[in-house]
Amino acid sequence: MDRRVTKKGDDDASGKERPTLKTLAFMTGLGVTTVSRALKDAPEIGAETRRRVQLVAKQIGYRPNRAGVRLRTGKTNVISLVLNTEHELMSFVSDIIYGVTEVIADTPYHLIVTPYSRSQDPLDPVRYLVETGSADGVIISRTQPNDPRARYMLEHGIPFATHGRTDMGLVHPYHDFDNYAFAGEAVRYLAGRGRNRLALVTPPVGLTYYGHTVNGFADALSEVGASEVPFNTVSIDQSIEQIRTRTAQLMRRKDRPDGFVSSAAAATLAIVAGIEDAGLKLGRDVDVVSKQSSELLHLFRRELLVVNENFRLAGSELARAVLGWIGGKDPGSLQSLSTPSEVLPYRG
Amino acid sequence: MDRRVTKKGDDDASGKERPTLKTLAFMTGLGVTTVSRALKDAPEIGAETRRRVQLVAKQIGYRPNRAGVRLRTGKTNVISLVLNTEHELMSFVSDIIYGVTEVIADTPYHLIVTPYSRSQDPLDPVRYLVETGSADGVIISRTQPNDPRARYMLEHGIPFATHGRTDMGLVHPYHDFDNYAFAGEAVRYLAGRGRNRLALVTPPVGLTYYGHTVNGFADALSEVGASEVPFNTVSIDQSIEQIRTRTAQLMRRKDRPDGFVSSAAAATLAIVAGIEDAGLKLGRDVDVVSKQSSELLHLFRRELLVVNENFRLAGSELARAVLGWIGGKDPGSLQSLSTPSEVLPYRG
DNA sequence: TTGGCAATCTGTAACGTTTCAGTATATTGA
DNA sequence: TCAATATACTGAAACGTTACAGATTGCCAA
Repeated sequence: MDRRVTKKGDDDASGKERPTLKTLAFMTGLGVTTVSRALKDAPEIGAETRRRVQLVAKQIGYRPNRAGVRLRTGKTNVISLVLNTEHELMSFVSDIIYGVTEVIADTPYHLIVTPYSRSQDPLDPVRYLVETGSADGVIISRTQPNDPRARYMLEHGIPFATHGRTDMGLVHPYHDFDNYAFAGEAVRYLAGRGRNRLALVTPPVGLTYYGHTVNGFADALSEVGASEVPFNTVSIDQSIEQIRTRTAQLMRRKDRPDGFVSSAAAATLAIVAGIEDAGLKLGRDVDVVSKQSSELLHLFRRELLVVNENFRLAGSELARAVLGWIGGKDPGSLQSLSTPSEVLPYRG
Repeated sequence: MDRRVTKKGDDDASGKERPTLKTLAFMTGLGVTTVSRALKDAPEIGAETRRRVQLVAKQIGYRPNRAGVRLRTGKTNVISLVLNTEHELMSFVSDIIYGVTEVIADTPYHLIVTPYSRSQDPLDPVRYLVETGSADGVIISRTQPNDPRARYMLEHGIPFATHGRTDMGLVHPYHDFDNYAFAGEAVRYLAGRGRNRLALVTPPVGLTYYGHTVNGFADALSEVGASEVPFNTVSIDQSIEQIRTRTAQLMRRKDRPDGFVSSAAAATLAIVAGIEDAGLKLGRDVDVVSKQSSELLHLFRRELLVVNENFRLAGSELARAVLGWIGGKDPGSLQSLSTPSEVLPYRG
């Protein structure tokens, strides 16, 4: 009875509790509304009041309560990165995360990682995010020409960016590496070294950049007059062991290739192992051009020819794109394509 | 005037809006409070009512609003993984994230990644998380014997787990790989192959497992009667180039080692490159035992001797530990140590 | 003097949830 | 039979924020 309980109205500047708008209002002698507006530079607040409020806010280290903002406005200040837990490249995960965090570092945004596994429909995590309103923006990878996730997000009006392009006649932000150019450069480089029977280690079938890579490869082949040694049983998201044994089989055949173009560093390790399993020597019997995202391949074999793909940059670009869309920019203006470096031989 | 604005009370089952407790209350004819309690199996709700509410909730796909819960209770349902954007191993980032997400997949928890860079105090991100109440639990890596972050979080009562142990006489959950055992096994294995002048490529100086590794190395050296070739200028978070050139320098000396123990796969690549730069041959002139977290080293050089460290497991254990602490378990009971595999030579 | 208007500021309600303090009804003990 | 008590439910308040609809003041034109 008559127990003193914490009641509305007793606002102490005593210290230990996190400051809220109410705290600021009490300290400045203003109303909560005024403080709120002063902090976001609303026009109807007097210049001096604005400065005063912002000063006090900085002094006591006021930080808006995310839950309050989110509940009231629906804005989560969260970007979600949707990742496949089985098929993403290790370096991709690490670099893209750092790229994203670099960009959102001086914004109120947090990055959440939303995983999905082989057994799930890739649409699941996206649907979850949209249905629960868990993010203001989404980044997806492993993009397909006809991508249900992109379609779904467009329909539901949530900003997103894709790593890789789609081909549905729909406009959305993306960042992509120019794999058409990569494959072409690789073929031309190999042709320049006299290689003319080339095999392609493709990206995962079904992803958009599979098509880009295959086309770049084919177009350059006919341009330089080289021929393709079919190697369709292999793609980069197979296991190291599979790639290795199939490469070894291929290299034991009479009509073996004298050059490889590989879309990923991990696969390249397996390719080289397979080549050597067959008793052949890299650089003498066969040349390999490979994409890589870190500087490791030249430590592995100096004879390798590499093209660098910068996933950290991809992460930054994707983050910038999503934030841009959230901020109201035209999605069509938030698309970027990264041009491959030249093919780089080892230099001590 | 008299404009009809959306008002309290008009609750439509019309469809497009996300269902809330109010929606459920309306549909079941119960009060919001009752619905809330029924959903969390509170004791004072009748068995049938409970079932009815839960059924309807499932039917219409009710999901509690995170912002509502968070605002009211302070519970964020967020775990934060704090990562250094420059020094973490690539494979570490990727695997630990997947390990964590695996465990939190069937919980309401989200994973946020909180980065910090070389230039920042490692305490900064942790302080941020605590001050803004952005997470219910935190996972940190690069743990030090006297770790200010762990101390800070203990003082502020936020549950956390560390990858690696501390040595401050304070109890908290951790997961660690037994690097003392690893270094010891490595030395014994090398000794078994007749190697007796060994160099250690250490973890970053200052981290707890630096000490564990160094001690395991030293103790096993004296146990087997081998000697150490000092290689203190190198640790695994140096650049590939630095490690490589310093290794080459070392290997050109008369008193060069005939065995290496390396704490990380990336460093091992550089070590091998350095060895070969000096004109020596792996397996003949020198043996290298290395930790690795993916199966790549044997593709790189068959002569390498490897010990596997499972970062995905680490992620899972750390997540389990944090959730356990959040759930009220005794932090002292949430510590785990992972025992290294034996040293594995290549087997075709 | 008055009405109008711009410039500043303010109280209230609402976002969705949980907790507190009840209320209503049925059940029990004596 | 009556009070005590258990059972099952409920409304109101509060978490921190922003949007809405005022309120107050001062100034200027008529």
